[in-house]
Amino acid sequence: MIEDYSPFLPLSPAALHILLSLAGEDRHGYGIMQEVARQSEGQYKPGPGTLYDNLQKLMTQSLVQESPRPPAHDDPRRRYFRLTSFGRGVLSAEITRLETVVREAKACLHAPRRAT
Amino acid sequence: MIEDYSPFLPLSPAALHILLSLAGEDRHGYGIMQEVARQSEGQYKPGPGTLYDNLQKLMTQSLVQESPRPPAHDDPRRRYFRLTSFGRGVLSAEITRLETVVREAKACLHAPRRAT
DNA sequence: GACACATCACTCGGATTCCGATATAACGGA
DNA sequence: TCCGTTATATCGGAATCCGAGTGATGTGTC
Repeated sequence: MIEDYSPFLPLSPAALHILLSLAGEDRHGYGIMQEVARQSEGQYKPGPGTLYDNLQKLMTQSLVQESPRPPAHDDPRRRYFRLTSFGRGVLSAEITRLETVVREAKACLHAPRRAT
Repeated sequence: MIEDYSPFLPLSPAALHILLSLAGEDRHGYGIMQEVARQSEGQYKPGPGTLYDNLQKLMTQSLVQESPRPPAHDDPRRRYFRLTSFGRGVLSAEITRLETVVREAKACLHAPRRAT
């Protein structure tokens, strides 16, 4: 059965990177910031404002939920977040959409050339 | 020589689609809206507010400039916009960045699986 | 011990961006 | 004549972005 993810698309760059950072494993806020920086090779570093605004929105949309218990270790300060399966679907749909955009762009950027 | 496009990245979905719609040929405002809808297969339709806010910003950043004269035909109402070569560079950099994101995402979405 | 720096959480408020409703007007066809 | 499409553009409220700042603990280093 096919869900309709279109009301959630397109994802803002911030939301996309946050969801993506949670796709591999559950993370806490600070860990998300580090993972986003790592995945983008330091090109994109959202500040705490962007992070928590987005986490809050993503949680009310049920794309992300707070993980009940931390994994192995236990720094008591940490709060862990998890991508829901619905969130995974939205992320997947956005990636498919972006693939189309990239394909389209490569066609436009390579093929035609008029005046500069 | 290599320009540094990073201060302009990441592009918002609106800015990305507008630049992409201009990559193939010069277009007027209404035409941009149609082309964005076409390229996204109707998934994304920015309203006029988003369009003109973005065009204004893109012009002050010199990613886009107003085209002096329309192409062949001549509905006198139309204002044409053109992607600058700098804008083309930014778009190209963003597409490269998105390819990395897509690749990363496919790895994360396929490979690991823990709890659902 | 003192000091700096990384980790970790989160708020706040100003700036920016989004975006539909709305206004205006010319054109074409039924 | 009337309506839908083409076409440009503004307005203002809502949403979003985002760094500065606050506070606390841990981890070095001199």
